Amino acid sequence: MAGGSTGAGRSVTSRALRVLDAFDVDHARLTLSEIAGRSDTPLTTAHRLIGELTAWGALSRRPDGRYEIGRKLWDLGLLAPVQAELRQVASPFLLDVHTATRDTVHLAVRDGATALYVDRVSGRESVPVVSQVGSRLPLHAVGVGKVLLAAAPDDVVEQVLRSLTRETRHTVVEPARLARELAEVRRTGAARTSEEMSLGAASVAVPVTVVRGAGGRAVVAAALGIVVPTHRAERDLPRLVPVLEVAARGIGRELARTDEFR
Amino acid sequence: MAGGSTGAGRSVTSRALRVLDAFDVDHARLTLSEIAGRSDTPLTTAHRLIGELTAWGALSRRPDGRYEIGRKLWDLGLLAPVQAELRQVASPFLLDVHTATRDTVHLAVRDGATALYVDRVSGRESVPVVSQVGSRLPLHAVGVGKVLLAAAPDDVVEQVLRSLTRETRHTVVEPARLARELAEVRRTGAARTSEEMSLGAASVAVPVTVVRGAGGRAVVAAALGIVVPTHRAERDLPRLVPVLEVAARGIGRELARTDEFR
DNA sequence: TCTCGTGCTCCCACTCAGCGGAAGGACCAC
DNA sequence: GTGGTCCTTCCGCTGAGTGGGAGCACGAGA
Repeated sequence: MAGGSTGAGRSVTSRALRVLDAFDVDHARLTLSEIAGRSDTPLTTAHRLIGELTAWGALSRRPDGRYEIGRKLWDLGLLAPVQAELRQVASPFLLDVHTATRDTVHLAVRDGATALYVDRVSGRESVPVVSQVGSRLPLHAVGVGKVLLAAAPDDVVEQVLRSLTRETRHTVVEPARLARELAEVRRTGAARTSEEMSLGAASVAVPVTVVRGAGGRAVVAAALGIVVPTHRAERDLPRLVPVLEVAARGIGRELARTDEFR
Repeated sequence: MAGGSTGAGRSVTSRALRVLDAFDVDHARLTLSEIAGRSDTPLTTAHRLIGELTAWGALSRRPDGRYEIGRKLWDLGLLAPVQAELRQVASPFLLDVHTATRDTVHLAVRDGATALYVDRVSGRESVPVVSQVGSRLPLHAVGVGKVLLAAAPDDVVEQVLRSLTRETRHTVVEPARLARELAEVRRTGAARTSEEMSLGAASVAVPVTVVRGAGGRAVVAAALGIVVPTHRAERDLPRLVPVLEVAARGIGRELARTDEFR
């Protein structure tokens, strides 16, 4: 190959994939040059790769000339496991909680050191909620995150404790204090937050526990949480815990039944 | 290259993509050899490509050695346009309809000659519903499909009329009769089906109409439908139409406001 | 324990697919 | 008209991709 100035990935496939990497939540629509720039690919090469990706349906071209993720990738994405299994099982329960409370309900799993939101039912009241399906938020700043962190392996906990980012002025950034909170979560089986990720929002969350086989170990497979505006937190959060627990148990039981589940 | 027996796609990228094509709803988990077989790729080549796809996160390997679609593709898929815009706007309205009726609510768009289900809220009662988010069903056999077909360009209508598949014994397969039904849909603004896709299920659907600009043409952007068990059809379907219409109008108005929309 | 079968991984020399600079075109703004 | 941005096409060089084959890991049956 000529030159070789393009540092990182040498294989064709990795380049094609790097092109896809140019897309994210804040960059869902890109021009050819933007893609080339963001993926650090020579313009011509990007052009050719994009041509192939578009022909296949991974990307599609809008009337205005920009590219966006195509339907084929959407189709494929829906086959991904976390969500296929878990979401399908959990969906009716999320709806139940939503119908009973009319608040924003979340289902999240731990993905490394972040909470990955796999499903969400949005509430009536306008609570400043940052999370969307597919978004990742820091474990220490959200309700579902604390639940997931409390159940995570020690090395993950340590890693998170070592790098607590401040999201708002209420975020818990002292390792010792968070460690105490986690112990409390393990004891009570529920986590609370108040304006730690976004001002004006408070939350509770509980673990979704799955017991595999007879007398098997209980594994925290996900976390179920609910978000309410701060002014209703004191009154509502305590009475919401039992609602979440019922739903979480339902989901856990259903998951245990699905032999497809890991 | 040696041989050249592999007929179709010659480029590396197209091969990598063909590997991904091996996955679909009925084949969400595949072994290396299965992928190689289904994508008509030599085992060794498939192995290498899969290795790269896995390293990037397009695929992931399960403990049992099988491969499945990875989280990265799920992330990317969520950026696809159909759903990003439309779903986000429509979601609260679907929930409203669901809360009011507790039935299965669907949102679909036309994708070529099929109805593509972009969102769905499942109901309480066990209705035999085939559709899932991401699935495609024939336009002539489902409620949302008839609505979308009634608004489709003539060439699409003709194409569909020419190839009416029989899904159940109640499916409308006579072109003339379907044409009459479509005229009726255009006149009344709603479509009904009864056991035409799956026995035991009936449905109504209405169009989601968007008016672009002042005095612009009205465009059918999607269809909103509801499914109930047959035994409740006579009683419930008529009174559900107004509910759907309210929601559909709300979605349409919201879409018109979003300047991002096409 | 020794087959045999199945499915996966590693190796390596040949060669063709990918590469990307350069040039040309389309479109817009000033 | 002139300068600018962005996209598309062209083409000769070369190293990345290819895939048969060998070898390994595991499990079932004798």
